[in-house]
Amino acid sequence: MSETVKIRIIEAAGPIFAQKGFSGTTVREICSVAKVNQAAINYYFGSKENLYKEVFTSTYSSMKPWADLVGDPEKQTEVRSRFENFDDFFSDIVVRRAKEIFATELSRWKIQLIFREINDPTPCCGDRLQEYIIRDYTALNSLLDEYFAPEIPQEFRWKCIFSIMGSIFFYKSSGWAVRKLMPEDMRQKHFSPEQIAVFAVKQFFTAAAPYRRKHQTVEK
Amino acid sequence: MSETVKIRIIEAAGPIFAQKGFSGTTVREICSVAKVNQAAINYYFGSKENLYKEVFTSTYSSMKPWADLVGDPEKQTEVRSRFENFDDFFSDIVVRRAKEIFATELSRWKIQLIFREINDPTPCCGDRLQEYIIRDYTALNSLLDEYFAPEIPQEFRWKCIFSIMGSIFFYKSSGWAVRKLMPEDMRQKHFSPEQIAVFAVKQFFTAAAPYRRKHQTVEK
DNA sequence: GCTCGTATGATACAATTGTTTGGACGGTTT
DNA sequence: AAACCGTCCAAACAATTGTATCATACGAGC
Repeated sequence: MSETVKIRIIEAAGPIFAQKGFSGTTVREICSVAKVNQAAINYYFGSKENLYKEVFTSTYSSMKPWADLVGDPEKQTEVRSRFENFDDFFSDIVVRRAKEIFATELSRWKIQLIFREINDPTPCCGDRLQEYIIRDYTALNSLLDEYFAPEIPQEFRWKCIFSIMGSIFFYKSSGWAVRKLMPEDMRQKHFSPEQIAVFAVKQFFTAAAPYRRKHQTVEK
Repeated sequence: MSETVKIRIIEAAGPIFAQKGFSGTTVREICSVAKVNQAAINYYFGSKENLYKEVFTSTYSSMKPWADLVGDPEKQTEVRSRFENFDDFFSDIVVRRAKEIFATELSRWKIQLIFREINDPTPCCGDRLQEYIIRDYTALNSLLDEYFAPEIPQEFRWKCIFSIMGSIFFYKSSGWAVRKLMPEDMRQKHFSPEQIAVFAVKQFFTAAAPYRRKHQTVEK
């Protein structure tokens, strides 16, 4: 019955998997941190791989997808009521995502784990990550329907999205390089998650301005 | 004496390390592919880790750094003589780097190995990668001296550089997602390495235009 | 109070890991 | 020809891995 052991294992395994990857972590270390017996993992999860799968699933499903940030098409107005125009709304979404990615809180390992899977997908979790990512990016793309004129081709929108995401992802993956390239105070002053996101969005707006809808369909 | 064994090991180890990572590859597999005895690795390199270090070092030192693409400040004219303005020259550099990153040739594993180290640095090779990357990015930054007006602060230049690189890196790391998000023919038609690079550069030029030098110092 | 099924624990297991060993081979030197 | 060297091999090594085993402890239900 005692779910506490199962939970303790998951909570211990998450950060370790995130830091060392699947093949880099040992069940012994997990059990040691979780203060449970060696056999507990196989007893509750069947195998190390199953544990990883469960950890990853519960991790990414705890993250708020963009689909939620964007909101349902029907009740968009309610989600967006706080913003008076599309630009502010879009900007806010990206900033929030950036802040999430660079979170320094306890949930930091969650992002690490997901990025590990993005950069080097595990065969057992690749599918789950895929559907998650696809849903996410598709939501963002359809949001841009409002921004772009109808005749603007899809590939252009994707390029814009990937450019924004790429900019943010870069600081995540190559953050150590950024740290080495400039004095620490410059980084602290000008490269906060929010500033990074705002820069990316601004660049997007200036570059994409010529392709904007003539008549805004956003009723406030 | 016989260097052929040593070389065969390095050549076999490269692609395997690139694909499976350090902890994911076994010395047995390397020896099997290289068709040498188990003991050969320890005989010639001392340890698996030393082998990895040597493989990585020889890999990244075989890649042309940006410093070379940019050219020495003195003989820049010669390197750049083929281009009539800065924009074309800069664009060409980025495109060439993008093509290198997405190379499908035999050297594909080299990029894989380097990206693996970028995303998840190994303690034993982190330093080498660092100095390499720093040299690389610094060269690109100093190239932009010609473009930007002197009063434009460094952090802005860095943001521009990271934006360009991030866009390109994104397709490398999340390429599998890109593949799932759109029909294959759209990807093939609009997302070649060159097109990706050109888009990033163009976005840069439009966004950075207001901060451009008034008087071009580039003597043709 | 006894029983039965679940939960936990210490330990063993088989497989795989990187590394080491001792000797055989082949060519060069003395 | 004998001694010697670097090279290479088959096998073994110790350590670590994920997993399985078996016994015990616990607790609810009859």
